[in-house]
Amino acid sequence: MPDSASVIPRSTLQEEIATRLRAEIVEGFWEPGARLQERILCERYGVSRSPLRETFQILVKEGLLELLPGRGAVVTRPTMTDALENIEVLIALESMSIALACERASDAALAEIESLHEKMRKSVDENKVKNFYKFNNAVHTAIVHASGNSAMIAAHANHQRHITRLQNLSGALQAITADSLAEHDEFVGALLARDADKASEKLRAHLNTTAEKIRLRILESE
Amino acid sequence: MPDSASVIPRSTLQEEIATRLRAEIVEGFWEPGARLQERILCERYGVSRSPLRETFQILVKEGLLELLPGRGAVVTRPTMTDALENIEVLIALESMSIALACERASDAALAEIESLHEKMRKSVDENKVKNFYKFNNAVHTAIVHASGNSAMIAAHANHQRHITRLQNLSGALQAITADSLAEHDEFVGALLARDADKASEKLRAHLNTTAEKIRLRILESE
DNA sequence: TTATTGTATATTGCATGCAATATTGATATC
DNA sequence: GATATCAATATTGCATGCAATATACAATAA
Repeated sequence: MPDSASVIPRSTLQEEIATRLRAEIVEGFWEPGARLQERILCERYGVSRSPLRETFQILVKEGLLELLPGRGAVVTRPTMTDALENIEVLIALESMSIALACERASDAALAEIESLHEKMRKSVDENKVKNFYKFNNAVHTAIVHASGNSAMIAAHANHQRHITRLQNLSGALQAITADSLAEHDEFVGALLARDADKASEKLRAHLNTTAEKIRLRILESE
Repeated sequence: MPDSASVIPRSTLQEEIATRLRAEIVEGFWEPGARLQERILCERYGVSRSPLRETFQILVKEGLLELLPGRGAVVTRPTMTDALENIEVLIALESMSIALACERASDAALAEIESLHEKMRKSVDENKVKNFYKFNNAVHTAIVHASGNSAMIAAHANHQRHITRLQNLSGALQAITADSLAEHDEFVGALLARDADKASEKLRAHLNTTAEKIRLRILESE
């Protein structure tokens, strides 16, 4: 019997479908509230209903789909309240991650974060909005990876995805994050100096400005 | 067309199976490393393979199962490293939650937490170990609920489950948490006084003592 | 004996079948 | 014209079928 370490990894159909469908929902191809009929998706992906329905369960867990009994899969509608809840979770995960990264991350990992930060700065200088969001998210993701905690990394990805989705759908958060470069300077600087307390506090402050703006929007819309 | 608010909620088969199988894995009925053959589980739960396989995807997302292509579902083996990773995530989520709870929770919610805390104290006095773990976990869960953040609540449940499972499987963490009453006094006291910074710091310190003990065990076992 | 090969059986991964429910759309009613 | 009713159709939820793969086991060789 081969032990699990020597088993050649094989990809499953559900993983493939999940990757495609997830990306299409996050990119906005499938609109919030859209009903996903099994037959249509089966034809689109060239698979049968069994692996597709298994995939639905994955995306339900990720918060991208809702399954209404008797009525099938519906794309969730991201609200500002959802965004706020997810941001609060990201504050928790990222402020912990950056502290861990200060203690544990390799110099190479920190250098990579600094490099992404500089690319983000350049995107601002050149007014390339799409790149700005890309590198902004990349910096946050890299910090969590630098924690070396795989449970943290997985949880973060699940929550960050919802923020990315809102950015893609509406540009609703664009103005919100556009002035964040100076704040990034602060927590990236503290991270490079491996000052865990300061890095954690500055990252928390940064995300809190976003959270506060979302709270204001929620209040306005009531 | 009835709008979604008026739809009578129906439970699905996957939810039922997931609830049962999840509980059985967490309780240790299915041992770490056990292979879950579809036929056996189908007979046990009186369902067919389709809803069972959909349930597998849910429990994979929760980290309780692993799906090996061609070889089916296997119960994951919780390791001390997993426990440490999950504790670090819990530190992040709970320290944020208690700060939010200080600001937002109703007096009734705080009173409920205090009541659970007193039940935990009583369990210690009466040396009822099982109740101690039950109310210990209940206090932590109630604090996260008091944050009012449903994304936080869901994420916390997913990570706390792994710690509960380790407690059930081996009693491995029992000695680790047995001396935590005094620490609970500290952060519950700060929460009741709605002192967010102090509550957050004391809760973090409490969970850090557990994390440190796990780190020591990992070092010893290497 | 232990290791190896070949074969029978069991199990999985995906496809399809079927009954119950939901949706659609035409007709009738106000 | 708007609304209600009911039959026709489509879709879902779960069960089952089938081919490919994995497992178990007996026969054989070292």
